Amino acid sequence: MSDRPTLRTVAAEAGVSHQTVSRVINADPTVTEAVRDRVLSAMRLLDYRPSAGARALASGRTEVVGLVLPHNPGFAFSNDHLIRLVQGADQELTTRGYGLLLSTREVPDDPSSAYRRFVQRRQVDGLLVEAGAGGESLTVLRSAGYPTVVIGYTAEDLVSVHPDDEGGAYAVTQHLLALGHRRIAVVNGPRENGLAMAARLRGLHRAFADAHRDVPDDLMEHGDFTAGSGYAAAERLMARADPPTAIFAFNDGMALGALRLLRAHRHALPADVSVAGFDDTEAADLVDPSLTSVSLHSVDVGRRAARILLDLLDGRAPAQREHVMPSTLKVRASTAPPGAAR
Amino acid sequence: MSDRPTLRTVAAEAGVSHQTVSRVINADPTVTEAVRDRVLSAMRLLDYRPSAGARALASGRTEVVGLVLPHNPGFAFSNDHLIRLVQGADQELTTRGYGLLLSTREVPDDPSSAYRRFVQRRQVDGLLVEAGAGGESLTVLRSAGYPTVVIGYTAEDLVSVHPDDEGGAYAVTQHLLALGHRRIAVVNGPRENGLAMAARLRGLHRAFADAHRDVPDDLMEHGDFTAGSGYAAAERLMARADPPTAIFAFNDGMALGALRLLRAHRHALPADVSVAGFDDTEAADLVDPSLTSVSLHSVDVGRRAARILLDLLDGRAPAQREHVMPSTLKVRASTAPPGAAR
DNA sequence: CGATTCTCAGTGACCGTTCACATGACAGTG
DNA sequence: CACTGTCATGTGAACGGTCACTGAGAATCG
Repeated sequence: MSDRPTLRTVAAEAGVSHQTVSRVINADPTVTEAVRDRVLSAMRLLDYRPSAGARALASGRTEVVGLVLPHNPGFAFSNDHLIRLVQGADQELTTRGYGLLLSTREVPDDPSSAYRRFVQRRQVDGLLVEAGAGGESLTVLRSAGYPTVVIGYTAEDLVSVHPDDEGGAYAVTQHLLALGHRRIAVVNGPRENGLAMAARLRGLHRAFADAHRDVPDDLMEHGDFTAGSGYAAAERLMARADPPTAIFAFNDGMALGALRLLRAHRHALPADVSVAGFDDTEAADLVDPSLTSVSLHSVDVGRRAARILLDLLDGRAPAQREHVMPSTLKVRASTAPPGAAR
Repeated sequence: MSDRPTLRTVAAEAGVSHQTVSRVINADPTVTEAVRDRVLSAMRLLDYRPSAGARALASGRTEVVGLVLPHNPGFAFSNDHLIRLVQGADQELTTRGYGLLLSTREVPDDPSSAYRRFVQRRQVDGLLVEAGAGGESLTVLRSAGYPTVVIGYTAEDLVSVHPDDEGGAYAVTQHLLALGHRRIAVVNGPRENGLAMAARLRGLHRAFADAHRDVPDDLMEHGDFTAGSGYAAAERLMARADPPTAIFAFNDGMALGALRLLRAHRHALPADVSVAGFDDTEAADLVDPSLTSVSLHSVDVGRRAARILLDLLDGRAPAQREHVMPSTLKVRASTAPPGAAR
């Protein structure tokens, strides 16, 4: 078993002190070029690789950030928004030399939860926590005292980043109103996602108010973000005495479910009923009719959250506590004036 | 700045030696119950949390596994199969108390690549490497000498896990042949994914051979797994003098693109042209007509790979070098006998 | 030209665990 | 009752970096 070389092995090989080798590794500018070269070639010769553990122990920093998705894995990895968040965080962290330690699951006492991983051991420098489902995980993790950035909405006194849900919903509603729709139904998300969904409802109400119209008060259903729940919600909506002419689902999955119900019931789309979604997933552009949706630019949100956290770790406090990232309405084929010929 | 308590702080509080505290943490059965209780309450009192860094340094194990997706992030996080792989690995690792350190990107010299992260520092105990795009990353990572499990196909002498691509393609082809199709076109993946795509072609050829039919030799196009490339490939195929009656795309994205082209050209689906995909993504079930596809059970593949790696880390060598996980044909509405009334 | 500063490299302690081994108490044995 | 073995716990040295100082020689300055 050939033991891995250490700082001191390299130092001996290069004829310098171990501290000098450390300096070379950390790109200390005070090291002479000649010495640096000598050390570098010694490192190469011995195939030296620093031990992250030792570095973490000595410096107190692991250069790893934890990303907590407090959802069950099946949901977390199916949700386009969450995945994009991971993507954005990954991109930012990787380019800044940090690692990304992933953690799904909610239950704090589950021995395999984020709690055990991040709080009970000290393995990360900071935490990125998705706050979608609310839940207690945030408070639990907070107690660990890590520098934390929340992705989503939080009542706690933490730095947070979230997309402009209100503005997105405003844009959709305004778009539908402008097309001439009045009976606009909402397929809301699950009640646990309170703050984000509330923001969207605010946007919707504001758009109605700005258009001097009343929000139809009987046209709201709840789903759980799955296509199946969107199908069921649409079914209930279309069964009403006075059915909606437009369905605004609070995510694309449910919107696609609604689309499927409408097709199954032989409605002409979008002539009979317009449908709009939220999240602008890839599927939105692939279905027929393609789905009008709100892009949350989730990758950017994830990236921004990571950037703020890294700044925090570097001691730079963010300018504001709450960061709102712009969202964009993508108008596609699933929305049209009510009764429009196809 | 209140310093975090260490093993010795806890030991002092509980009136035992630091080693005893360590034993309690590691659930050493030789510790008396009375002592254990005393230590545990001291830990609780002081809000003690072990330092992962110190532990890693002393024990040589980090309890973290690296997962390398050698693709650019935009692709990696859009590909359903890859995401499911991550999900499966995450599930298995988390339940076994391991962490999952993610790494995308290909280029080995990119300072922010897997190379820097895993090879240059020693931050993980083992590696899970997706081999889809082939490329040199595998050889580079191999040089690091980590216990490694490859997800996908590899020519190297490494333990690997992959879905039954050949069987899946065989099932699709057999299905199409049984429906009466003869002119079956293939939308192949990018040439970099050589080994996986070759396996699928083998399955296709075997199905034709078993049915005593010849593979139409003019009906193959290449795409890059995006819907756009599937659209383009279908366009080229349908422009032929003798167009296919069925299109078998080697992933769902391209199949959905093909579907879109066919709809745009006002073909009746699936009466005029049948379409089948690969991967059984969520979208396959959401489009109209719903897409016949092959489920690779990617979550299981990821989970299995993780399990094998953990066994490897525990010193248990796997029984075989190559593990093939079953795949399943999901017949949906996009395939029908040629010329069938809708 | 001596004193002072600056630059570059070296020294030794320390971070918080685990590991290998030592020790002490106590029970069982001849 | 001394002797050995076993079990529970203690002791001190790694592990491989970083940090705070120290020191030697060159450069700067009055």
